[in-house]
Amino acid sequence: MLKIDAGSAVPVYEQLKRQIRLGIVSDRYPSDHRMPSIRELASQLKINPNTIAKVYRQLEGEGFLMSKSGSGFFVKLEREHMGKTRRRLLAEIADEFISQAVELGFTPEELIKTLSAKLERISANDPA
Amino acid sequence: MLKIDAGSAVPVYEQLKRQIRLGIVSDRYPSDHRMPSIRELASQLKINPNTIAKVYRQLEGEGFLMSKSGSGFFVKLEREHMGKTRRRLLAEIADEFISQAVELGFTPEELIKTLSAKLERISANDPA
Amino acid sequence: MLKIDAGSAVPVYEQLKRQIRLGIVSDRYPSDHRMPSIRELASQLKINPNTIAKVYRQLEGEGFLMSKSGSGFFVKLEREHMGKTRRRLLAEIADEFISQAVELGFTPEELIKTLSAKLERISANDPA
Amino acid sequence: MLKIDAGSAVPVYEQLKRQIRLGIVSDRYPSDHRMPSIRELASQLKINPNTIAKVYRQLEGEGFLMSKSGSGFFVKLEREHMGKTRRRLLAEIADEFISQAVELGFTPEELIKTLSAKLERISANDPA
DNA sequence: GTGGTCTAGACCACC
DNA sequence: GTGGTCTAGACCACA
Repeated sequence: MLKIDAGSAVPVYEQLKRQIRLGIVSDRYPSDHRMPSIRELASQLKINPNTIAKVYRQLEGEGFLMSKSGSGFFVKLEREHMGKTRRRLLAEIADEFISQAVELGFTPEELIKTLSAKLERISANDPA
Repeated sequence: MLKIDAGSAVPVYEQLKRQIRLGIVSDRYPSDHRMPSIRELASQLKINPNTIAKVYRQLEGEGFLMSKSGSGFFVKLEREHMGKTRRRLLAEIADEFISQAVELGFTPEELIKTLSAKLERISANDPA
Repeated sequence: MLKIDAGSAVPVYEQLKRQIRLGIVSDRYPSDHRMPSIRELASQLKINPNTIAKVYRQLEGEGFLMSKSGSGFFVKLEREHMGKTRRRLLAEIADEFISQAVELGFTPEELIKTLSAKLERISANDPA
Repeated sequence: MLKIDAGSAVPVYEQLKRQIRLGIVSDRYPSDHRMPSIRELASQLKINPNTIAKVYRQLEGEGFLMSKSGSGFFVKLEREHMGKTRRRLLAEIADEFISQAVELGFTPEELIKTLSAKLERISANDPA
């Protein structure tokens, strides 16, 4: 389910964090779900266990996971906070997109137009 | 004109590349314009000449600049390709935004709505 | 295995690039092969690590290598593209040769004749 | 007649030298022909007079030109040496081509075959 | 003066 | 340990 692109510029640990966060807010990993053990996930993805440990610790710091020593990491996010969390994540990536576009000198109208066009193509299953 | 944020997480050379690219596609640096010399820009921005050289060489690789050994770097982007280049850059960041948003399970409507709201706030000079 | 001619007019980094490219297209460095680390190769060849880094980064840009930050550089060229790449490289140098010869006013027959003669001498181990 | 490609990697002075040498061995500039003056050529090509002077001096050293002080540079190559000179130049570029091809691991047969194919296309005015 | 190459060595993030 | 960024400064070829 989790996948790593070794050639990517984005660090392995960041790729993992994003995917796990996504799994949680999309309810694929429900609350109290037990995450795969560090060693298990490390051997499956063929990456260093230290990297997995780092990811779990950071997600714990962000409030997505909770560690129970001796028995593993568990999903913590409560149902009622999911919507808020999703919106916060969306706001973050939207801000990033806007700031880059503004940097390139695009107007708000151009952004909306380009985005709408792309989304329509996707809805129509025509990813040209 | 060009500015560096030394405290930023994004590398100095990347900050510079973006600003110069923007200057070119927005026609502030027209084609055949001579860029400041490596040493000149380095001393002005108080960063190492090697860093500037790296920036110029990479922009040369991307087709934005051309080096004439012994006489400087010159803007290369042809007029007719500018619009195309701007659109390509916008398409790239838009695709990145969409793919991340889709990963989070948002619908096209939500994206447009969120983005429109943010852009209106910006137009109204209310960057909350 | 890799060797540097310090006295040559062709830059060290260019010498290295050619040798590594050759090693890859001739399958001496197979795909996924891990290249020697920057520091390792630098100390072995007694040249500066920055020079090796430049070589690796440029070969990455050309699609021959892939960097995995924290773990090294790896050969990337896919098997099925190797033949194509070799042919492209040959076509490039052949075009360069032909255009220079045409400039000098030689006919195709003269080119073939001169080249054949030289190649026969090489085959006969007589590099006069 | 003489043309400079400012964007080229090959230095301006080298471009000029090649073109003038070619003009001489191909008899376009016959023996005793008076070359354009340094200032004249410099202003025509929009390059630095020092560069032209360097070119003329070097061609003088190679035996292609002869300077008569106060009256300019004159073509020197005698008719009977032209054939020899042309062959020497061809041998040089052929050696360069062969050494590069051998570096890439090509066999003599492959070289001849590729070259013949390319030359046939040229003869047939089909530069694909 | 310009860019191009190379060295020496620092500090950082990542694995 | 790895690569990535950046500094400081040398020497060269070119215009």
